[in-house]
Amino acid sequence: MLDAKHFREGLEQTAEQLARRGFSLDVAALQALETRRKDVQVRTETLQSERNARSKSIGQAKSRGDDIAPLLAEVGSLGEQLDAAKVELAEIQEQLQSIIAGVPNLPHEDVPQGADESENVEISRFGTPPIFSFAVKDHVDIGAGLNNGLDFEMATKLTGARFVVMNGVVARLHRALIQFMLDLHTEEHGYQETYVPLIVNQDSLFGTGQLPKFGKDLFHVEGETEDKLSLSLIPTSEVPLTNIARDEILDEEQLPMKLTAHTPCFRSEAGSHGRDTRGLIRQHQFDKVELVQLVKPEDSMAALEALTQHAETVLQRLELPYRKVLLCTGDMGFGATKTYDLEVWLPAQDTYREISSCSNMGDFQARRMQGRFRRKGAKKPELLHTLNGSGLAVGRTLVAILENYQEADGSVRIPAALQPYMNGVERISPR
RNA sequence: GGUGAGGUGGCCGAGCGGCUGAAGGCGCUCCCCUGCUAAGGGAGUAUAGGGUUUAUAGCCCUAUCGAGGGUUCGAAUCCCUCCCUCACCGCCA
Repeated sequence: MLDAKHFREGLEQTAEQLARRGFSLDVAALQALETRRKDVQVRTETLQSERNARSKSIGQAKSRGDDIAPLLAEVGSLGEQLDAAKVELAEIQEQLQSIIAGVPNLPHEDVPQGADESENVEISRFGTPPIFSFAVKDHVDIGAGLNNGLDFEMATKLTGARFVVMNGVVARLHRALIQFMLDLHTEEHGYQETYVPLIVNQDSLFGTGQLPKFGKDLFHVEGETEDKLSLSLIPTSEVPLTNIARDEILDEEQLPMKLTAHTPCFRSEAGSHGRDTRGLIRQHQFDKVELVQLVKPEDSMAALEALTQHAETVLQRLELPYRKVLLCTGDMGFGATKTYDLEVWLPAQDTYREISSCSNMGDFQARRMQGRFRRKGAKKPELLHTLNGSGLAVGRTLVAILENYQEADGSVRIPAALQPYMNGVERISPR
């Protein structure tokens, strides 16, 4: 959520900046609403003030033993006027709020202008795509060949499309990846390991920006209290991790707060685009190791570089070829002010595919969730800056390993960094 | 799931329907006094929104005593619903 100032003063500039990312702000409607808001709010508060004063004098008269009947008569229609004004104000503010809550973050000045992913800017590459002397298989076939290591049919029976059952050594490899990532981030990058709920409430989802606009991407849980406190499965652990700061005022010394968690993630819309219908790339349920940082505003841009590097380190240690891309304005997420994507090489697709997305959200989420901190000696708390990134998406990492390390006989080599997590095994093979 | 108690400012803790944004204490900040790291005295110490303004300074107004409704001229105080916490019992990984 943007600072309300952006909608009061400098509305035109705000609209221009938003236009950079393809969002058109209805300036005229906002201006009209804002004018009414000011008018009605002043009127409401004046009436309120008036009534407070009258009520007070009634109280005083009563305690003196005076007759309060004339004073009561004087109050007359004040109450009704006030009620009407309050209703009107509430309506206006609701309208304003619903517009403002749906406005995305302003892109950082570093972010290149562009309409869609074709205009993202490649920053760097690591490693070189392997050359194979045989016809490469995709991860679905490789996984199936590893003693039915990936079983999509079974998952379809159990649940439906876009889920998977992993068996044996492939399930083990999946688990090893998680352990490896968590150890790296906690032991070398200074993150605190965190275990969080996989079901969150609507306040949390509003805080990180999934609501009100993207509710259809979520799986909602039917709770015992169906109306007020509905709950949803997390689409990413960014939601619970970042909302740890919601309605808190942290001490300056607690910052930066760096958290990591492994969780499954659940996404409802993941299947409806007709893309990546085969394999693990786009599932309703997938595991992810998430990195979240809560920092002081002046530190957030440097923190984005560091956090992205932390995610890159995973790929480097696994010796997977990847490239780093700076997203253009048109391809960024709702709350992001600047985002790097890491794309890993997938031989079977002969292309780089997203495996991590690292974003600086600025104060956008912090304002929504009132996540703040207080500087030493300062009186006023300030909004935090929040960042998050995948470190990494586990399913896609598994895909990358199966495909990049495949051998002609259907076996798969295990990268050295991962071997300690695989009981020293150097390769996995069909039995 | 059952029974009982309770949710007030950074913390503890008062609060007859009006003079309580909220006593008192602790903590914290500043000042004074004091010959020894102690004690004492004084002042200050919530957040959000709005108006005015060159101003994140002042000043004025409004809101907030778990949340939301209601009664009333007026609610921290009365009524209803919900959420949460604690204790004991039951159940359970």
